[in-house]
Amino acid sequence: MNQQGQPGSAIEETLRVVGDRWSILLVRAGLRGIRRFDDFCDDLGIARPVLTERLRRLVKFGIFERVKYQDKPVRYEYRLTEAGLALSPALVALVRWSEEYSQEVSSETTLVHAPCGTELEQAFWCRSCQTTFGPHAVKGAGVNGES
Amino acid sequence: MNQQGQPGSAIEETLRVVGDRWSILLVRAGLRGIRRFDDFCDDLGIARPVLTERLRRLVKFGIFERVKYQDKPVRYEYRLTEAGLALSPALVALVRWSEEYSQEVSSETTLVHAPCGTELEQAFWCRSCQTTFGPHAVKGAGVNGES
DNA sequence: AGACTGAGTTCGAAATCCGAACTCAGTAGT
DNA sequence: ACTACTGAGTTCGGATTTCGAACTCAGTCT
Repeated sequence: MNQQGQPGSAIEETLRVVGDRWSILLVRAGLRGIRRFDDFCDDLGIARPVLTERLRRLVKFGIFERVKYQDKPVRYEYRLTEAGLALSPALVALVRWSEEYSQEVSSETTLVHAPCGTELEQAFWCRSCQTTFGPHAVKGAGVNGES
Repeated sequence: MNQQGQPGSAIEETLRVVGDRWSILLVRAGLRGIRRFDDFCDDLGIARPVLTERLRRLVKFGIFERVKYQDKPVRYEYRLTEAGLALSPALVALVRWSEEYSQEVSSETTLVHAPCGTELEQAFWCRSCQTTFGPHAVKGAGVNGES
């Protein structure tokens, strides 16, 4: 995909899978407990053929799995895999960003720390320093260079 | 966009802006210090008309700003705004996910805590409990319900 | 004059997206 | 037995996006 800079870094492939208007929303719906084709369809307002294609792709990349949940008329549903669940930090980061910067009136929302109900913040965690820190202290090949 | 569930929650609007194969990559490029049209173009391998349209959209939503950096032949460049910078947690979450779950051989990359060089983890942080915690302890309207 | 730079536009072809209607197997009601 | 309904898709044609390649336009460099 890109001709010189990074060698088609992993994130590019990831964005080719998850980087569209629907995939992340599908994961979010999955986290909310939605599993059936028609329910995804109704909840998101996504066109059926697009849903078919998206789910197929997400299954192929291990984010959802297609599970038979009934035999008589054979019926399948879609469940998040471990990998799919592991997308939740990204999802949460986007939700947080939306709350803070999106023009749209967010109103409701807010994600909280379940035990205590406090609105959560997102941070990076350094195991060896035992500290949390913000994006400015992040360094690495994948993200910043000079800036 | 969606007819019943959540009221067109902010994240849907956000994904309509940032949810495509390029926008996140543009933010990442911005974080790496890229600012000029042609450089974005070369670095990402994005088609020029698409880049034009994307940058315009990202400017409109306050993620980049278009700054004149030279007068004689008038030239503009694109810089991340505060809001754009604030997308980095989401970006980092995606990079992390990519490293862990993408089929692609990632090799390089790895993001580290700048001061000490330790590979970072991402966590949520509760100000009032003074603890970090993982996605399972997150609760809230935007993300999970029953599951 | 001729070549180059940087930020775009214009072009037509190819791929995606969309809503609405249809399929297909089985179940439920009358 | 006939009809209606459910759930997971597929098929259709039309509208929108995407693409690469080539072009523009102002100004600079040699």
